[in-house]
Amino acid sequence: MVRKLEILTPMKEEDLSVLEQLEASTRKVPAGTELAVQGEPFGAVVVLRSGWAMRFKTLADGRRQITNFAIPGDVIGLYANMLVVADQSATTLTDVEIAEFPQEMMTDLFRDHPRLAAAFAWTAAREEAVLAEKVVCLGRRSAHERLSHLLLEMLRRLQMVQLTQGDRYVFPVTQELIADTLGLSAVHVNRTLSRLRAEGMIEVDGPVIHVKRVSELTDAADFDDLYLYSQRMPEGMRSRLAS
Amino acid sequence: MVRKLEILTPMKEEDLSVLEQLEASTRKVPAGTELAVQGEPFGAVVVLRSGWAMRFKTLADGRRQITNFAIPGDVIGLYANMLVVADQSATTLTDVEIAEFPQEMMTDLFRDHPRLAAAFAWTAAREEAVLAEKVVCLGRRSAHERLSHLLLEMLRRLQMVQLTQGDRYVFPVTQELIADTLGLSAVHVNRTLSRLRAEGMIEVDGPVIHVKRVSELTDAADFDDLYLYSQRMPEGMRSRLAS
DNA sequence: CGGCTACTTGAAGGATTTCAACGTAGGTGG
DNA sequence: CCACCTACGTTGAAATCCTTCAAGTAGCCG
Repeated sequence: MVRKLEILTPMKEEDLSVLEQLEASTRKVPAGTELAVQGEPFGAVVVLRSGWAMRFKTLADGRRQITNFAIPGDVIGLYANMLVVADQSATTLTDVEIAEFPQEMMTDLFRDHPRLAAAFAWTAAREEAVLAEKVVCLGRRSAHERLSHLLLEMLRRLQMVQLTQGDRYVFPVTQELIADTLGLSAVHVNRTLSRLRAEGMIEVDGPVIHVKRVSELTDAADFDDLYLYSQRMPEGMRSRLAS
Repeated sequence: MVRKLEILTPMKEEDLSVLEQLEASTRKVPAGTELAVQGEPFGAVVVLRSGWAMRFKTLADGRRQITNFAIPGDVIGLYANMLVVADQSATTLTDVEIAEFPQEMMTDLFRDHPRLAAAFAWTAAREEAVLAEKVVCLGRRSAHERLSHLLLEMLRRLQMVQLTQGDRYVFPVTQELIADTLGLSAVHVNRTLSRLRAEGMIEVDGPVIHVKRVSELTDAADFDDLYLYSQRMPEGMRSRLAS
């Protein structure tokens, strides 16, 4: 996480040490643990150090919609923690290592460490952009496009944290979970995956996804990683923060 | 906007005067004006004083997905302005009055007015919650549920800024725009609206929506306004900010 | 009045869901 | 060590929701 933030904004010694402190105490948690429950107060802000988690909302009748997968380096509900009760649930998908800090620390951050607060705000902006892209996917893309888009998004995000080998990555997610991510049925996800395999776009070996034709798939999904913004802040903002 | 923020966090004289300054210079802009264009740098942060606007993303082949409607008091792309280029476009739907401030002012805010920065962060958290709810709508709700949900969401949001008369409000949006919001075709939106009318849930008179059976519609849509959070910050955070 | 835009309605087609059955692998207990 | 169980993946067939195409109406503005 520290690495990710450093690219964005100029940091001072002082900020870095605060960050280190935030991430100091990690603990291990098994797969299937609830990190947050929709409608209940938040415990703490969670930073994922290793492993996978997901955030989701459920409807009264049990339908479920996954809003995001969290991978190492992600903060789970960075800003959502400012709400009185959680608007979403979060569960670990694999065994994970997490670091936690109390939500009040966010407030202290605003008061005492404006550069860090701005860096977190930048992160929140990116989270919002990712959500907006999901809205577009679900609203206006076909099943084939949605699945292609998801596989490419995960590839890019995992590349950013060096968790890929070539265009291969471990995706520890069942087809039913993919269905709940893409707003489809598990059956249709299965068929669409088969089609992507038949088209030679991907290869699947257990939980390992190998994207064989990145550029063709990028075209097919109209995938544009602009929204993942690995970029910096605008210069004007950087320089003002530095002072 | 000032009223909305005041509920959230304790403000001091100093903060309020900054806010007033931000909103000082308003200007009028006609319907159909582009406030931001996807892929181009942002101009300024825009606060909507009166009228309606929308934010949307377009795909390469022209498909469009509206991500949100902006109503008076809303800030358009509060945090999106921290990105180098806009991830979404924004256009006015009616004649509007807007106040603008340069994006660098956001950075100054973090440095010099932590309470305001925290209040804005809270607003961003709420925006994120709204987006997440849209993901659920598009992924897991039927056309009938989506439309019901949208009509109720607009009712609640407009109530918050006193722009309703009873359960009636002006919704200056064509059926085609509703379609682009809900991920449906305009034809199907028309049929679904007819059905809601036939069921006695709503009455439509030109741009005026009258929700006749709020509670029935709320049930039918599984609408829960939790995510609109008219609530305050958690007490722990409030008190820390006050000091 | 003509032309535009928005709304409406019918009919056919398609994408996706649902239901159902079967195969496989991993884990558990007898 | 094998039988059983469960979770996940796969495939076929029928049903459904929604889209597309097409045509027609109504209101508004120059």
